[in-house]
Amino acid sequence: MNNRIAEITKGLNSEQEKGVTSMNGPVMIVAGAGSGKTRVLTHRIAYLLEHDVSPDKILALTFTNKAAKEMKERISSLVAPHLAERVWAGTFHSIFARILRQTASKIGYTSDFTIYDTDDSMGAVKRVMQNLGISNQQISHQVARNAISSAKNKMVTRKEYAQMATSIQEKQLALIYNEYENYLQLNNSMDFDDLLINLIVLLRQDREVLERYQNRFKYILVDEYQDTNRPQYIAIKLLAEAHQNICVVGDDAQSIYRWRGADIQNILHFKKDYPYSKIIRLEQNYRSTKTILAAADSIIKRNKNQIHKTLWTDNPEGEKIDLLRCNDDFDEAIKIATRVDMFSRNGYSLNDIAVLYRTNAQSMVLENALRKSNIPYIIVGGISFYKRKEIKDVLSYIRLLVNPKDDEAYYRIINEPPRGIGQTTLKHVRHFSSSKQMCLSDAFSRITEIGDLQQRAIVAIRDFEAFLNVYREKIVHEENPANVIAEYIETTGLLEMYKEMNTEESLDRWNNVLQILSDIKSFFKTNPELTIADYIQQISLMSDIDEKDLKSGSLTLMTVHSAKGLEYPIVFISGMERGLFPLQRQDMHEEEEEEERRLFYVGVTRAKERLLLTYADRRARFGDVSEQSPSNFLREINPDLINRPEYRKPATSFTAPKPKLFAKKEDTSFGNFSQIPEQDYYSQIEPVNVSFKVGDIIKHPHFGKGKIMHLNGVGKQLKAVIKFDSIGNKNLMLEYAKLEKI
DNA sequence: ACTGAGAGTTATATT
DNA sequence: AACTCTCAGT
Repeated sequence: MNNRIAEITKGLNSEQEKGVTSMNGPVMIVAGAGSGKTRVLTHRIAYLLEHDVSPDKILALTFTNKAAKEMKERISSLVAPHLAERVWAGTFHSIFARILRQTASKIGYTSDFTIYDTDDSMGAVKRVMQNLGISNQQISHQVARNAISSAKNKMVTRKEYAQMATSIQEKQLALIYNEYENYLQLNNSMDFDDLLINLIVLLRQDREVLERYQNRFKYILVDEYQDTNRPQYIAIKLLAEAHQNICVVGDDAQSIYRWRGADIQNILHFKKDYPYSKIIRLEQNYRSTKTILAAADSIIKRNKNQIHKTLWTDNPEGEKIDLLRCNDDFDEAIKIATRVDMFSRNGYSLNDIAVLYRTNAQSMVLENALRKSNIPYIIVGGISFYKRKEIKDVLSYIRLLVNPKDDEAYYRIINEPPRGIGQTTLKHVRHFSSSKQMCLSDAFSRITEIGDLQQRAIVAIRDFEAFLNVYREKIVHEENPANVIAEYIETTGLLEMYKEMNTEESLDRWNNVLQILSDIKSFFKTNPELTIADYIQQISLMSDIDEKDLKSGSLTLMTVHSAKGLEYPIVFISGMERGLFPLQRQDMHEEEEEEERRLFYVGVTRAKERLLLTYADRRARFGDVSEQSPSNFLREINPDLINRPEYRKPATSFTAPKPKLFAKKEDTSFGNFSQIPEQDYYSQIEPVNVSFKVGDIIKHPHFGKGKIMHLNGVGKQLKAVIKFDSIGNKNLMLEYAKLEKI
């Protein structure tokens, strides 16, 4: 026993050891990038287990399933695996969903409730707005959904929202919010935010349940605490209140989810919330070279709001950071591909390399270049397998077996493949169902009461309902759900439809449907005790990063956000340009700039050995090619840490770059910028066009006379809202608008 | 009921 | 460029 405990604390530095061995009472671990926080968390759990804490008394909350899985695996290597398996480790959403399934009836749901992902929730908003007669033009669906989600993230109920609403738009949003909540309840479904909020509702309203779970989760650990939002914070607080054995790990410098409601105050206020807490700082970095760490430090120290800490490392100095100037995004992609290829011929595996970017849109050019040079890659995010139409359709069919009230699933597939239940029919049905406050399935059971329906449509609906019921029956009685599902999907005619279409795209879809069916089969083979409801839930709560395949020998492409928590020997960060990173949005404030800077910090600290930053002079954005200038962030890195780029040398193994662009740009090398004064270097940046100001009367070749109402953006990004006499308000990019002042 | 053309909109990150 | 929505024609 003692031996095992010694084993668990072996090799930890003194601060890490404190984090591992302080079993009781609140602990906050401020863990700098690469300081071994996962190690501390897993060893802490192992330490608890070795002190005879029962594994089902331990709750470990993470943000991704991948992190949870990794945690479990690492605990398994420290203690007996059968113990490790029983620890409740998972994402907030999946753990909370698990609790809610057991207690759903207490808050008006059944345990079969469906989890609506962003798409489903968007569909729900659209439908609700249509019922209310609010068009997309009055309030965009997107805006409405965001408003609802952000209200929920701030724990503003529909009632409170309605009370606070003053403008017409807010009042309409309040209506939408209210109807949306009704709709979800009616559909026996919850969106992502509800999983958090409903748990709080449950814990607050039912003392017995609260005490049960407080008692159950005697030890709580939270990873990435800096990214918790208000509902998460409250839920943790409720659960930890009785025993106060809470250990949170976080780094304020890596808080990058403010936009989705993460509240950095949660970490800054920990001491206030738990007065008797211990604070432990992990400041030794085991990941990166001195150079990379110094660069990261020179970036993050520009932020005003932060907990002071000094990261240091025993690692070697390492190579300087490469900065590559490129002509355009194609050139950038080629340069990256060339270097990736070079690294892979010089002792690195492609698994060691990641290319990061700010926005998913940047991946396509990279993909093309990589394909051309035969470099295998995997993309995290983007169009994931589970977001494909055909896959969502198959999953919707399955969802309807579990929860017949799931209207979003119903609408998706009721006429896919076409079975004569078209929009007109659905319009009548929906009119009926929404006025009677019922879900589709209930409406169908009273179909004769719905007026204006064609006999043909009624028959089609009845047939379809009967078909669903047959399989709802079958699935209950069958031993292996996978077999029933395969037969069920076959009978829907989906496969046949794709085959008959016989286009490249449809055959691809056909293939994907078969793929998902075989996935389902293997899911039940490995988890025979689980149900289709479990399968569906697992898929809906899966994030892109979880999907990241084990396919080895591939380069990884992903956004900087997705890279959080990962590390690679070699990291590229592409698109280091103004307006792109930091990403320019309307009325950007200092706080948002600081979040962008933290994001850059996260990107930089992913690298263990080599860091390469690239930027381009031109880039296709918005369908047009725009002139770009280097990011401000580049200037924030100590110039001594940066290598002179070799961008003069053409990438000969690929298509030759356009010579004239090359000649023109050659003497103003950013690579020499450590030798030229900052001022001179930055004078290269295109001057901002200031010839227009708000209130100017202008003329546009197409729209005629108008008045500038509002200006935003900088340089080439400068946009104006112009009120035209002819067509009203319009948002135009000044560079292309060819305005004439009158 | 379905299709296709055309218009219009939109480009941050995610459970 | 890519996507969604709308509307007119079949």
